[in-house]
Amino acid sequence: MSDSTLPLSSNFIRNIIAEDIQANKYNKRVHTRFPPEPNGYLHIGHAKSICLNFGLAAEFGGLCNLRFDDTNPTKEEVEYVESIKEDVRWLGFDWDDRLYYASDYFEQLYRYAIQLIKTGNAYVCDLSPDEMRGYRGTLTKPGENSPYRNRSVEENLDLFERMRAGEFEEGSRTLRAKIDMASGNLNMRDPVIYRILKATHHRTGDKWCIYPMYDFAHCISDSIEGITHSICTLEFEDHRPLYDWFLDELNVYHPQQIEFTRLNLSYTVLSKRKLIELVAGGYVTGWDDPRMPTISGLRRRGFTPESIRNFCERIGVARRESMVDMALLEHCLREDLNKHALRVMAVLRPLMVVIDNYPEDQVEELCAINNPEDLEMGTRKVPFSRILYIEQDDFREDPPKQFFRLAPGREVRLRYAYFIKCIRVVKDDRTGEVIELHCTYDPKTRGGDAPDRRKVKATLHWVSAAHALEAEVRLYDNLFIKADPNEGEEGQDFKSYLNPNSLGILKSCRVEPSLAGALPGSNYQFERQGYFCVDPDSTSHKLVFNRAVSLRDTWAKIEKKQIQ
RNA sequence: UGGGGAGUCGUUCAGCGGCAGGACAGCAGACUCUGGAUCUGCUUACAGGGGUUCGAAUCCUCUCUCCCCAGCCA
Repeated sequence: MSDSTLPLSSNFIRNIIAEDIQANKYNKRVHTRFPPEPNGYLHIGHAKSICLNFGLAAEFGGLCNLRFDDTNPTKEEVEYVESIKEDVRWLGFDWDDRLYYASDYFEQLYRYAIQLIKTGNAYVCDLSPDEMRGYRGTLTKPGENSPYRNRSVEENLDLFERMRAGEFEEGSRTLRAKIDMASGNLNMRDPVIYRILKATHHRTGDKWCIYPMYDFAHCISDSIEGITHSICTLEFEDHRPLYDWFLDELNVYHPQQIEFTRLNLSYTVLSKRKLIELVAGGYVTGWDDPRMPTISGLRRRGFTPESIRNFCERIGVARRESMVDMALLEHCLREDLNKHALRVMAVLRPLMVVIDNYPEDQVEELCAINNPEDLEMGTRKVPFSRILYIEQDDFREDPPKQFFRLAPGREVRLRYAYFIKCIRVVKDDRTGEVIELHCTYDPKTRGGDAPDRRKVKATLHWVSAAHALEAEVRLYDNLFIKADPNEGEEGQDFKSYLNPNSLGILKSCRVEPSLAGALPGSNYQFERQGYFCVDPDSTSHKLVFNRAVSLRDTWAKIEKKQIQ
């Protein structure tokens, strides 16, 4: 991983690890893990965790495991396992041979449960879910002991074994830790550690009908794998005493849990439940819809792993709740693509331009620079001819103040080509719409430089009508119109803040011929417009591009101010 | 109202007893064959009150505000 350009800023987890190494804790070892539940696709919030865990391990010469927290067969699927592996790899991280599943430890977990029973620290409880809720008490009222709390070790052992054997109905019994029903921390009020679930597990099939709960499985999995720093999000803070309790009672190797705040990004949602809702409800086309904050969505949109890694480093790691500005993510993408993306010319909303004094059958091949930020990326030829397309936005019949582009009688430069001057405007008789421009060109400005050193105030992109390729371009905007869609007014669901204009499709764009055969996933800068990525829907007959992010647009800003 | 956390520029992250700093955003300017990029400059913050100290964002104390927890989810 070489995000070498970005200086690492200090954060509290980095500091803890550095101190632990100083103090020779864990023998100077650093071993982290990324523990997703395979019940959905990964999103940018997970990327933060991935970068943290894999990044910290790499930084301190340690290791990071990929471990699936697959203890709930009713929600988990192989499809998710596969997508998660793909996404982590795509982000640029490698778990080598350390791919684990909590389900790998089911037998061992079961034996640890028996150990807890034997030491009097766990019991089989016959309370129904409703009853258990009653006994649990409330936030301010202590709970009451379950009537089954004092069963003998022998009875517990027998019952637990029969739970495993499938003798009891789903939901009829649980194995519970015997801790403290009066604890102020609800997680310590005799939490369930095993429940009966007669469901087929995506890896263990029907071998089990009892499954361990997160709190029990997670700390032990960490322990088994020799994890040193078990990094998770803030909502698990209340679970830490339980994490510690299990490992202490079991008297096994004990990693430390460290919590940090989850990522919130403006104008989107980052909760699996809500993302599933968007997919299932058809509000987006799928998990990889380019508007989704999922890794697969961002990838399809045109984000690069490098830009996401940089973003994750820049947002830092802290314990306070925050909402990161989407503009920062976009900035990180622009920063990366500015250095690496090939420049091409593409006209999104074509306006025909006829160069009246240009020879009818002539075609010239003009030289264009592939990336002014990196001359080693070379040059290419772009065909120029008498009939061209320019952007509709680049012409105004009645130009407002500070509008530098083409207007009647005005001269501008066509990028890498010639200076042209607009001499006539052709309009649709009925609608008054400008449908065609007639211009003259100055042959002496070939390549874009005027020998007499005269200046023009604008340089426009263009394509040759006869040579251009047709393309579809999909323009994206924020998925939500509200910075924090979760923070709804009275009874408003987050979906009521969906942006109706989050997708705009342009079907008759014209792009320069060098784009023929462009491969899905490749990024380009359409000069003066933004960064675009070839969509998987693209075919050799019809190119399809997604706009990942626009270029900063100073004119748009000026114009907006003028309107106000 | 039980338990656990958190409050530093508009946003975000640093600073851990000695001049409050970076990034993003914003504003202004320079430069430019992308109104891009780049460069320069500017504006703006320690939740509040007491205390300790030569000196407090930092230590103590009280208050206020916000977040999480009552799944046989993770």
